[in-house]
This record gives sequence, structure tokens and C-alpha cells, in this order.
Amino acid sequence: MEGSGSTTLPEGVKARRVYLSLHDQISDGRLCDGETLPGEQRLAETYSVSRVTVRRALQALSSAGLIEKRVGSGTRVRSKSLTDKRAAMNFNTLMPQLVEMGQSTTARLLSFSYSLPPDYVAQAMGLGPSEKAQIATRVRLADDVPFSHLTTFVPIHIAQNYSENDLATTPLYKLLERSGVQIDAAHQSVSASLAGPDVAEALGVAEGSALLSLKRVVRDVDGNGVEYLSGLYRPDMFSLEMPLARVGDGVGRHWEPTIGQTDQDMPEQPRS
Amino acid sequence: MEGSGSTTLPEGVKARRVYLSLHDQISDGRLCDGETLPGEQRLAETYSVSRVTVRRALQALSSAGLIEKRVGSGTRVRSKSLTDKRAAMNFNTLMPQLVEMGQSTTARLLSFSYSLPPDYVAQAMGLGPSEKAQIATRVRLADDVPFSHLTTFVPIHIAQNYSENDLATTPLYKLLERSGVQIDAAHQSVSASLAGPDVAEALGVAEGSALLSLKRVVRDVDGNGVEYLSGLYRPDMFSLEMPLARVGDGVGRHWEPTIGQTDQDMPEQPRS
DNA sequence: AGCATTTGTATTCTTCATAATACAACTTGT
DNA sequence: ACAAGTTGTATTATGAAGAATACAAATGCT
Repeated sequence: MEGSGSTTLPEGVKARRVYLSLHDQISDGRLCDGETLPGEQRLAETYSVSRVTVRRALQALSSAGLIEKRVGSGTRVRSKSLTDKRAAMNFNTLMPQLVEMGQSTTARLLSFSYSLPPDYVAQAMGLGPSEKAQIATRVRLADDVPFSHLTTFVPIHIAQNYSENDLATTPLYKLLERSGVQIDAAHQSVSASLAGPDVAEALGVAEGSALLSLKRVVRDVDGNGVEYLSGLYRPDMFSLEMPLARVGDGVGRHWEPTIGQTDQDMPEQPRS
Repeated sequence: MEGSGSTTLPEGVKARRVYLSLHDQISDGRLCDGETLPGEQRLAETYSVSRVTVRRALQALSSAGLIEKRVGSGTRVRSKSLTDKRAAMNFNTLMPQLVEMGQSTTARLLSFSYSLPPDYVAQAMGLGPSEKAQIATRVRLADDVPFSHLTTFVPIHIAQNYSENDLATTPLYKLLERSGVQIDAAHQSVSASLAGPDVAEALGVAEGSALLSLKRVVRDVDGNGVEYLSGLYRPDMFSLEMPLARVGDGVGRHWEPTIGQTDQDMPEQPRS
């Protein structure tokens, strides 16, 4: 159930724990080159589990291609297989995401409906308790590998100004502007959460994996919410990059995110 | 060993599945008020598990404050309990964090040593392969509840300019400036990862919990790394807030993080 | 060669999640 | 009051995960 092949993650609780922990450390870079992995006995001690359990985890990692076991020698990490292909998400690339039009990415629509949004969504957007919304859940893929699980909520009085077909071809913010919506401000909240069964399957990760969680509220000039985005991102393929610069002088000295100054500058050019 | 009276998620595989599913539905809003939950027997059937398993899941949800069980009546959702008490971390509060001087928080030093940093740290800071660093691991607490696990690396040729005692009383960036270091830029990378055994215990969360991961490299004017920070934050007590505003006009229209504009403005005033 | 360390394999025992069932205590509706 | 629903509690049984142990095979180092 893991990406390519038929990687079966360990059934047991503890084995899975060890598996996920090591998987994290590898795809995180804390473990990189060759021989680095401690022996099975050592691992068993540090995780307070038996060696059998460690072996189950290692076996899963091995069949997933993340490590290579050699009798007598030890277990080494195959880091080159994961040469950080994670798409950096800085303040430039962030917005095309908001536009919901990635350049080299494709999207798969998982669900689409007009129904009542959850309470916290309605509250965040300032909707009435019985005001329906257009709810769409998508999975975004890069090179056929899913990396984000997005759910968007748009108030129905706005969403009814365009069709589902429009959504597939035109960036959302264009549609909103066409509807006379004056986009003004947005607020993002970044956190972390675990992958549930459904999301795990959709993203091709193990259930219980760590995911980057992003919630965004977009408002118009009147302060009314026009879009609520709840996104989950695979940390091994996505990270939020923030260049900072120290500016000002004396007491007024502080840090600021440097924006629009990264080398690769992609024009916000939605393919029509 | 699940942490101090905090939320213990079910041990078993199926129980956890039910737990996560319901947890998702609640925090997602599909389940919101009152009586909504089906009976335990019904849940057991829909999930194809035994009632005992369902009860375990419900018990965990109950002790997490997400639901409320009442004998004879049923189980209802407590959606109001989710009034996010998490400390918001925006671009203002972020920097005092860099300064490593929280205002109402305390810190606990877990380890302190002068030794070789991991490869990826040395590489990120541009250190030689055998260049030691001052490595300090701290846990930061708010109201005696740990919420962040921070590990800082400072090249030894910089760290030797101040004592461990200085560190406890003076913000790091002050010490660095006193050492003649010209702080220039920093780069942050936000992601998510799982709590390993050690971090889980230090933060009082269950092993395998999702944590917000922050890596920061601070450089001087010459581009040499002067500090590497690796931080892990409890997502239930911490979130990275990012207000954004749409600025510019026409083609040059884009989003920018609005900084220094939040209501509560805390002066960067380190208690000496 | 010899020793230490590693992974691979097998065995036995224990623990625990789960299933299945029954019953008590409680609430709500008719 | 009664019936039908609910949660709480207890019971036993079973299977799988895990723990503990021992030993074989392979590798690396002195």
C-alpha cells in the first residue's frame, strides 16, 4: 500500500512504530549514508522492543527499498533513492498553489459536493449555520506521485457563479474575480497531523505517517470568507521554505521574510 | 510511558483505526453536535470490529475531551472543546523564539556538549567534517507543559566566546553580536515528522505523534553558518500563523506575508 | 586464523488486542 | 410502568504480536 510495488507495512503496533520512526529519519536526512544504522540488537534496546520486532520493521523498510541489509556487515541506508525531490514551497510558489494550478502537477478529484461545511469552517469563513458550500477534495500529484490532499470550501453563493467544468480549466481566483469577488487578505495556519486511513491511501503513505497540515482562509475586502483550504502535504515531498533577512537598525531591528527574491521566479501564468 | 496524563491513543490496530476515523470526522466537522454518534453496537458493526474495540476508541476520544459519554443516553460530540488554546507563532513571536528567550515560558536543558554535529547539520552550516560544535538540547514549557524540543548547533569557534552561563542569561543573538558575528540572513524550513522515543518522552506526547518540524540556519554576512536550530513542536500547542495580504496591481499582483501588524506587539526586550 | 559483530533462522513462552457473549445500570420515550 | 434503547462491566476464548533465547552463517578486523 506504499507508493510503488507492494510494500506492506508491519501489522503490529510496535513494529509499525519502529518502521515509521526509521522511515522518518531516512526521508528526513537524519540518516543518510551507508553503514550508519545501528545493529538490530542496539535498535531493539533503544526502542525497548525485541529484536524480532525490529526485524519486522527493517524487513518492511528493506522491501520498500529504503535500506539494504547485508549479512555479517550490517544495514545501510539507500539515501540516493530519495534524493530530496521535495518541491520547495516558498512564498512565491505558495501562491500558485492557492491558485490551485500547479505547473507540472496534475490533480485527481476525489469528491465534489454542495453540502454543509463543518462548524469550524463555517465559523472561520463567517457563514451562517445552514449555509451550504461547495466542497471539493483533490489529490495533487507530481510525476504520478501524490503529494498533497486538499479540501476546499467555497460558499455556495459564490460557487454558483461558475461550473465544475470552469474549475477544471480556470484558476479559482480568476473565477472568483470574474464573480465580482474582491480578494483581499488570507490567513494561513501551518501545523502537523497524522495520516488517517483514507488520507493515507490517497497520498500513498503509511497510515500514521506525519503530514504537514495547512489551513488557509481567504477573505474579500468586506472580510467575508470566500475560500477555506485544508491541505495535507507529504513531508518527504514538500516543505515550507522561508528565507529571512535581518532588517532595520538599533531597537527596530527585526527579522523579515524575504519574498520574491528567490532565484527561480516562476511567472504566475495559468494555462488557460 | 505515554506522557503525563495526556491523550493516550489506543494501543491496538483496529481500535486506533476507529479512533482515528472518528477523530477525523469530528475535527472535520462531519460530526458536530449532540447525540449524533451511533450506539457502540452499531459502530462495531459498521467498522466490523467487536464492541470492546469500539469502546477502547471511544474511551480514548472521551479522555481526549472530544466526546462525552452518558450512560443510558448515548455519546455526544463536544465540538466546542476544540477552542484551540495553541500558542500562535507568527512572524512576530517567531523571532523572540530565535532569540531563545520566551516571555512566559521556561526552558529545561536536556543536554549540552561540544561534539561533532551530524552530517546534514555540518553541511548546512558549511562546517568542516571534523569541526566540532556546541550542541544544546532544550525543552521549552508553557505552564509546565512542554511544547517544543529544540536542538541548537553553534560552531565551536563562535561558541567559545561565551560561557554556558552567559547562554542562560543572555539571548543568543546578543552573545553572537558581542563575539563580532554579523548576523545577516536566515533560512527556515518547516515540515512535519514523527515523535521518536526520546522526543516523545520529553514533550509528553505519545510515541509516533505528529510534530511540527522547524529547521533554521542562521548565517553571518560572509555566508557562514553561525547557528543551526532543529525544533520540534507539539501541534496541539503550537501553530505557525501566517497572515497574507494581496498587494500590487495588474501582473505584479501577488501575496505577501503581513508582518509586524498583529494586534499584540511584544517589544523584543530580553530580561537581562 | 581467530575473534567480534552482524544478519538469518528457529523455538518456546508470554502478553495483549480482539471477539463473542451475557448481564447490570441507566435514560428516554410511549 | 414498561419497553427499547443506551453505556458500564464482566466473562472466556483465541489468535497474533511480541519477548527471550539459542544458534547458524556471513562479514570485517586484528
